[in-house]
Amino acid sequence: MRWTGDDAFSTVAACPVNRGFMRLSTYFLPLLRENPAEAQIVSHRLMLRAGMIRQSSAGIYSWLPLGLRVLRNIETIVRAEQDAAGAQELLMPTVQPAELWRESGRYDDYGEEMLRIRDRHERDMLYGPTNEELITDIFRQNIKSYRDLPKNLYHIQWKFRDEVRPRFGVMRGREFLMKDAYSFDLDLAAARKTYNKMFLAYLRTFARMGLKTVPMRAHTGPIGGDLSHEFIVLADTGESQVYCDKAWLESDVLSTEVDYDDDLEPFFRQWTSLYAATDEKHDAANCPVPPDRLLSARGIEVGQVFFLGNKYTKAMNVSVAGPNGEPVVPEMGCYGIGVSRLVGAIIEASHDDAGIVWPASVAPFGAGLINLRAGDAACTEACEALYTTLNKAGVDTLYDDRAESAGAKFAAMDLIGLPWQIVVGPRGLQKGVVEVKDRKTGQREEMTAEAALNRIKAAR
RNA sequence: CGGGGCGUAGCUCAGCCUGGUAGAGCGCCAGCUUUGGGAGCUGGAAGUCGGAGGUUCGAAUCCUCUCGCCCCGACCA
Repeated sequence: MRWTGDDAFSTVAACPVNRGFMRLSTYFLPLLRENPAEAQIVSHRLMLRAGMIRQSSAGIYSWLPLGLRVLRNIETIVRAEQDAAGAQELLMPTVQPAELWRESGRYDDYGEEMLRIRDRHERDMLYGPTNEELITDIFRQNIKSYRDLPKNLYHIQWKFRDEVRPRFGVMRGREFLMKDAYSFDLDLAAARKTYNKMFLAYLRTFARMGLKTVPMRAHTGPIGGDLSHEFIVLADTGESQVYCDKAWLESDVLSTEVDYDDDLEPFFRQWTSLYAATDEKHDAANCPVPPDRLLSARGIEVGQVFFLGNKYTKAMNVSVAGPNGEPVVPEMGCYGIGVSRLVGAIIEASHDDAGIVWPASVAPFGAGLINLRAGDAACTEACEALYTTLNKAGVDTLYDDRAESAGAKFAAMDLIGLPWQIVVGPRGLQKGVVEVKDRKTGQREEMTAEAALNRIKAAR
């Protein structure tokens, strides 16, 4: 499969949840004018103000329609890139039996972060914080031969980790949506190839969401294994301090022609050769990058890839028949993306004083249509016509048909951050024009309705 | 889990020190006037003051317990 970078958005448009359009007068979009007291960081404040989420209890949120659309768009990109990299989607349950975790030894090791549940038959269950045990169990029950390798399986499922101190809204919740993939390979060389594929998929995934992401060599932590990279989104308000070569800012993985079936080792080496280190690993005295090329930035971790080796396959007695009939213990890898965290991370990376600035690929709607004079026949007629045309053209449009004042509508539209705003008012209509505003640059331009449509279609 | 803070209307908050029976702005509802960057006027609805117990003639206010939430730190997709 060949990825050249621009086929991305058709997939997003095809996501069924995000088909269609909406009138703001009927949409469930509870906007807040003021900052809720409980929200300190900007993404949390904006998600609450823009009516994307509401808190249920500490670190647990309901996703309202606007927020859910973004979440689904992110999922769609993640899914497309996982599929392209050769991973196959399945869906495992949220509630798991304790016995599998006793087998791996993690039932006792995982500690207080694991939400333990007892069912009516007094069986020990748990709400899954991750799925290595469950996927390994599925694998060993169903894969018996080396001929069936490699396998790379993923799902996008809610996880629960009973964090001592949840914070930052969805960036550090207790319940969160995660894409987790698990690979099984026959030997180290094959596992390394899979690792590289996922490494590429991750860079592409985050790039498609408009994020500058830097992979950094990471500790493997309690998950275990030998090789690991974290993917850090650069955002001024990020929670951790990172240092990297300024060349990262010019890097563009989407314009790099890479085939997943190629030998990805040169690609991997290229993308890990540039300096990048988290605060605890960075040593200013011995930094290989000269000061003028060193970027000191803030970052948010949105994904991590691990080579696990045979830690789980060994502990859980997994083997397949090898070419000579002898048992072979598969090599595993696991690969996580914080899907719900990405919603917050994208906002941290892309907002201004007025509100969110969505990258087009994840925006809940492609455009917002503002009727400045909802009671005026000419305005309403023009808006209705444009609304229909936009939607027929495949531009998901949120139509603000409310009887609010102009300023209130502008502020609301800026807050929710749709990439394009089309403003229809009596003044412009007299001249036969509407106003098109680019949310990101703030540039406003008058043009005919038809030109506005073409402008927005062209920008996708 | 250590340290700190906060729970009063949908949101932001005042009132608590010094006890006397519930307030403001925004939002919401109705009407009128407005209408190109969070409009104006008039009228209206809305809170068991987080919960329980205690002190008192009387508790949002004082005391005890409890629940929840937030922030800093240690820890994490």
